[in-house]
Amino acid sequence: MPKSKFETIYRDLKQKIESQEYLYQELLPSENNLVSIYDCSRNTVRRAIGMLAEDGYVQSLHGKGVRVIYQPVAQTNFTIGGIESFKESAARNRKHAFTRVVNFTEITSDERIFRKTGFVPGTPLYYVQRVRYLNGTPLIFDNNLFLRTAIPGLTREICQKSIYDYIENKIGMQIVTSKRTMTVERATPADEAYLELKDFDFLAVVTSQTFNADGVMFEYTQSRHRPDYFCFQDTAVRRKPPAGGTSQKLA
Amino acid sequence: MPKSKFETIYRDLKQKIESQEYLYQELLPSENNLVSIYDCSRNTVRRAIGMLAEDGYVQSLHGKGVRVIYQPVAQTNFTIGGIESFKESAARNRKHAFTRVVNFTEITSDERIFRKTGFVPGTPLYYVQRVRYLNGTPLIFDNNLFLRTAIPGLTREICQKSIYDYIENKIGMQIVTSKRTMTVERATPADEAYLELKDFDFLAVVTSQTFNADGVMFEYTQSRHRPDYFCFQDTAVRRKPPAGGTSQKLA
DNA sequence: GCCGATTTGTCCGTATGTATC
DNA sequence: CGATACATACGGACAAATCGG
Repeated sequence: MPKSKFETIYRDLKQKIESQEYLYQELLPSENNLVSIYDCSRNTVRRAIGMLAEDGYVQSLHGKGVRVIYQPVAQTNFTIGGIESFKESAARNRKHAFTRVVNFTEITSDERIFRKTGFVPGTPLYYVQRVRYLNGTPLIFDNNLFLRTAIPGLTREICQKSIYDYIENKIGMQIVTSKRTMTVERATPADEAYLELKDFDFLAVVTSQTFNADGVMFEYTQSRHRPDYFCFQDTAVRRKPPAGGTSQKLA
Repeated sequence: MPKSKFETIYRDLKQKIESQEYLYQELLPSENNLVSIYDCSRNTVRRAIGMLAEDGYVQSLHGKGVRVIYQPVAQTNFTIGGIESFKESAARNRKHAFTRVVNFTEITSDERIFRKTGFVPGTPLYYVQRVRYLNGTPLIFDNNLFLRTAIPGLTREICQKSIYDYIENKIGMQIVTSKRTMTVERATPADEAYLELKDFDFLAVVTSQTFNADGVMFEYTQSRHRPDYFCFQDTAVRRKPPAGGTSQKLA
């Protein structure tokens, strides 16, 4: 359970919106009412509301109220986003997740790796390649580089289960920020070997740099997704244009 | 120019980070120092810092300080994300943007459109199809549906220039939230007709619902991108797992 | 290991401004 | 106009993490 008040409120409101206790296009109780409901300060409810707005669940209307803009969606594909992991998506879709480790080696960063990943030359790394299966179908070909000094004692067996479990629960390191880039690329022979691509000759590729609680990048990953099961979700909140400009988003 | 203090501080810090006045892995001045620097309350600097953290520019370290994790990147492709529009990307890359309107009609939503977009049957819509060129090369095939009641007086000519300019500066409507989904799809005959796909037979597809300041969805858009110029950027900040679960992101 | 200084995290109460109705 | 509701900003209090002596 969350220790902080704002998070408790955030989760409670989120759950109530997801269960449609508050309906799409409806207004939430006013901030002052929420203050009474949750017995807290206005700052605290505003913080929770701000987080819901970032999630694309609500939108504040100056002088009117806070409108619910969450709509339940029918999940067809395998969705990723800022919220879920491979295992969680599998669980939500009531499907079975399995991981096969096809490479586990220790390497050292060089100039070429540095330019691509940001790991300075000479940095000791783990190089892990894994194939992710959902209900027996290979969907993702993961290529990871991990900072060896940040993840002592990593083994092939741990990679086969869950590296993040190990990192968070065994080592006690916290994962904080992940910067991602998505592109579309042609399939390589390795992709074809590990994923059942049928007649697909292209992939969705997610490249990410991940930082721990010390602000140190400890992971560089390229995830190569079978295109027919790939679905990335995102919510963007507009900020005012930087003066003199025209519009700012998806013009 | 921004009227609010937190936004002024946010922009100033952001600019200083981008210009590497504050370097990668360095700590910002402490919050109390920033309070002195900007002559404001701690809440206000914390708000600015929080926004920078969402942007993936900094990361707060409890008891230590705020670390810069921004790294300048070499822009190769045409990048999109929560920040830029087609026109702005073009400007940043010093390239020329051009739009060709290939369809401009008025339609009414029906059951099929409703299921796909969320516009309830009977809703009057504009149906706009446009091809976006960068330096003379067709890169994006845009399919828009706009709520007619929200955008009175839309014409083909306006679509050829910038609909968002019209919406924001002529009508005075504010764009607030955009929910997006990204997938990879096979090219259709229309795609091949409008984009110079060479031997590509697939596309990156971004589907978005956009809400105005009244919390009303006024736009549903499907943007079909030529794969070789497509690059989507994103930063995710981790939140604590929902209790009982294992890990949460990209496990 | 303890203690104190520094720094970030959470929370509160209040005041004022602005938009809506 | 007044009442309501969100937006910005301030100042203060205490907790928790870090670091140096």
